Amino acid sequence: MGRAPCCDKANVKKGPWSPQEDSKLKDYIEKYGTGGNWIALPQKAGLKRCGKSCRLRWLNYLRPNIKHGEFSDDEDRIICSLFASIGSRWSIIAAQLPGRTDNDIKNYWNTKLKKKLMGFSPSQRKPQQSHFPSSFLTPSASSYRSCSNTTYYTPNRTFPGLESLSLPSGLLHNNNSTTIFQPQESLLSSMHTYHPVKDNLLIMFGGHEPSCSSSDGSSNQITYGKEMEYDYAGAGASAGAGASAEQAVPLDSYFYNNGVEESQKFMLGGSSNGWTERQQGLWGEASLDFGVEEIKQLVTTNSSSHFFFDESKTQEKAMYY
DNA sequence: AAATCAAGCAACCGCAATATT
DNA sequence: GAATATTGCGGTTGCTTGATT
Repeated sequence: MGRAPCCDKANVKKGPWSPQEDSKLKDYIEKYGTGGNWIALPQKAGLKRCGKSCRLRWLNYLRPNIKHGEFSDDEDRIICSLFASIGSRWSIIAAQLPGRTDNDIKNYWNTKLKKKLMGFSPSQRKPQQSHFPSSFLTPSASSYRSCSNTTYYTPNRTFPGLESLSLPSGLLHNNNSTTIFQPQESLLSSMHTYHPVKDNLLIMFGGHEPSCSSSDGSSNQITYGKEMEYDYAGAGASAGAGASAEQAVPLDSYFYNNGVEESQKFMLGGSSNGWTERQQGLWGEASLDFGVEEIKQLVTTNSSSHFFFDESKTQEKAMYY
């Protein structure tokens, strides 16, 4: 036996909301609240609508302090970095952008931001060559979980949409376009501008060995993978603040490396603060022309941090947390 | 001017998680 | 503990509008 319908489908109106319906719903909720029961609400409010439809209309359009219109550069950055680290968890991303709804962000990503990152303007009808693996842009669960491990993606070339990202001040560019990474306090505080995380900064440097295939096998990306679990303090299952149970969580990360030019890319990120079990992250890229030992020296200035090298895969892959 | 196409967005649908009985 | 109800989420659809042919 199937599941009972949430409402009488024959007697509910569908499609766009009229101003009258909007005002009925708004007036009712402002007077009486939702009563914790969306199913019963439409009848009480005199609306011929499904409760789910009322809820959606209220949350996405009618409730106070909803922000519509252009997304700011800062919002773009937050969306990009969160999408890179947690994927299409729109409600979580929306929680970091006051006034924005998950639906809004999802639409914005699908219609504009994704294309921006792919390297063509919204006015262009056809995309130029994508700099992203398709699985990054549409990260189906299988695309980054199929190996149940860390998955490193390798876009063809650069990261054009994020070029405008102001890289943390810990990234110093010299005249040879070489980026030297110094994980000092300035970087940590800078990272926190974008992420509500405080602990366990993660830095990843490039590796070269493919070991997992992409989910659809259609792109020319090389995917790297290594079984990995990541323990960190402060993670919790609940969304509330203050969750502190320590637990092992899968670390889903992405890794950028130009398969042709072998230039090295990096990811910066931190652990969650309890509302998600995934990592936060901020992406960038850089040519790193120094070795692992030098990187070790650079990053191990913080005694509370740990360093992890993927010895079995490549000497050029490292995690710092 | 009409037809076609594509972008943008609101809304719907189905499923999973959670709460209630 | 099981069954049922409700909520929340993410993917998808379909309508509207504007641009292009």
